[in-house]
Amino acid sequence: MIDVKKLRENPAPYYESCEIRGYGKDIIDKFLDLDNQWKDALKKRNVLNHERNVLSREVSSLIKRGTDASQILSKVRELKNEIAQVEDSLRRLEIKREEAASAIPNLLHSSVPRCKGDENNKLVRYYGTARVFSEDIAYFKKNSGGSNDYDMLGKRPLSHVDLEAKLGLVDLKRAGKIAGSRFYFLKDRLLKLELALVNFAVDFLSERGFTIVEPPFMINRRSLEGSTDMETFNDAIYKVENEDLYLIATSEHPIASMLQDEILNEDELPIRVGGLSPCFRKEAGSHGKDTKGIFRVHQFYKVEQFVFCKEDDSWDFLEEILANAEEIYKILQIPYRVVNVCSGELSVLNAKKYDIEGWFPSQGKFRELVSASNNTDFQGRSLSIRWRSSDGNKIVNTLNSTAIATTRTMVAIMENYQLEDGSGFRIPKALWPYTGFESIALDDQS
RNA sequence: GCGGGGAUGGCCCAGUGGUACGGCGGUAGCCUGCUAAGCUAUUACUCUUCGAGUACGAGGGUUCGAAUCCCUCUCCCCGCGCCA
Repeated sequence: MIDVKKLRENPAPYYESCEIRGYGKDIIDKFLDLDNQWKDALKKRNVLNHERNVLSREVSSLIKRGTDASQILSKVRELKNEIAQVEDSLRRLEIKREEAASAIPNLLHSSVPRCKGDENNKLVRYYGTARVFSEDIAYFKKNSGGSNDYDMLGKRPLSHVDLEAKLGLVDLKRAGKIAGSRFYFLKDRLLKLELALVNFAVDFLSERGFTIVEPPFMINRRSLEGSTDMETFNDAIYKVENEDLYLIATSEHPIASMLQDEILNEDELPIRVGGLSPCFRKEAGSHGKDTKGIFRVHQFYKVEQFVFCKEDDSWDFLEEILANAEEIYKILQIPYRVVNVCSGELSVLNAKKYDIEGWFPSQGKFRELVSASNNTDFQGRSLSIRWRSSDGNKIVNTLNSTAIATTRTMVAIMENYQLEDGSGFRIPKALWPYTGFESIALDDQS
């Protein structure tokens, strides 16, 4: 949630931020209106409560002296009715005001490109040597900032779907039978590759000062609402029936809410947390996109970076977690580009977001592998996570970034490391110690 | 799942119907010949500063008045049961 006090004092930047993101300004007007109504009702309630307290104290002293208090008592009874009514409307206003407030997006960083649509994201840099099918070269050049770091392919590599089928690594049909589309059985060496990726990423973060955790895979409504936005809530989140529990869509949510309602000491910050968890996503609203294979699925493992820090440090940390994520894909030797995501595509939480998009030779496209966001104090305020400073408690800033999302990274490996004859794919060298094998192919022995 | 005990401000803790005691720690000031002690104020949240209101795990109820009595729920501790 945004800082309501700041908004009241100086609404101009909030109007501007709303407009740049493509929201109507009336989001803010609506809030301010409700806020005023709420304040009036609150004032009214306080005055009445005060009256009641004063009278109640009188009753107390009268009774102590043994005097009759029945006159005052009847007055108080009337007051109680009035208070009940005011409280009722106050409660309703409170809920509406809260809803209106949480719809107001975070203030944007000045470097965020101002526009709508993924195609308007601003290229930050390209890294690697991509394998590009001849027909995709124009697209590749256009989207890599005119890079010449590529090797041309005479034919298009197999899609990961075809390759998996050929190698018997994924059973989509039976998963569909028992759970539906976008589910899968991962098999044999592909499962071992997944475990290898997880272990590699966990070690990577552990070596860089992250405390690694496995969070609860389900969290309650308050924690989820505090850590995410309504759009994610509606499009991604599975609810557990008859329980106040929701399956997590990313370990960002339990990690962010892990410190909810706490007040940290200054010397505890910054806190770097690396989370490993399955991620459960409904993928509502993505019908027809990436329907085959394991590119877009209802569950996958993800190793996530999360940082709690002071306001002054958060922009440096955004660069740090982005650099970490980039290093991972450099080590895995997967060509990628970094984009600065434009205002119209950010969630209400994000002040700024970078995506790392890997090159997928079979698709002939850059596709998202990583999102690295600075949510400044937006998430911290919703979750009431503060730190003690010499001039009062301050809201912590929070940031998060993917390290590795397993399924997509495996697809990237299958496409970028594919053998020329389409009989399999090699494993990135950095993973060999984790997999114990160097390739997955038709002629595998085990 | 059963039985017992708990949850009070950053931390510790008192308080069984009359409006939350005290300590520690933090901050500010005073004093002090000094890495100390003492004194004073302040140290949850909200509203407009005074001031007022709210807050004793959460939500209801009884009452003029609830941390305190009643009901429901959550979490923690101990024991029993069950279980990977």
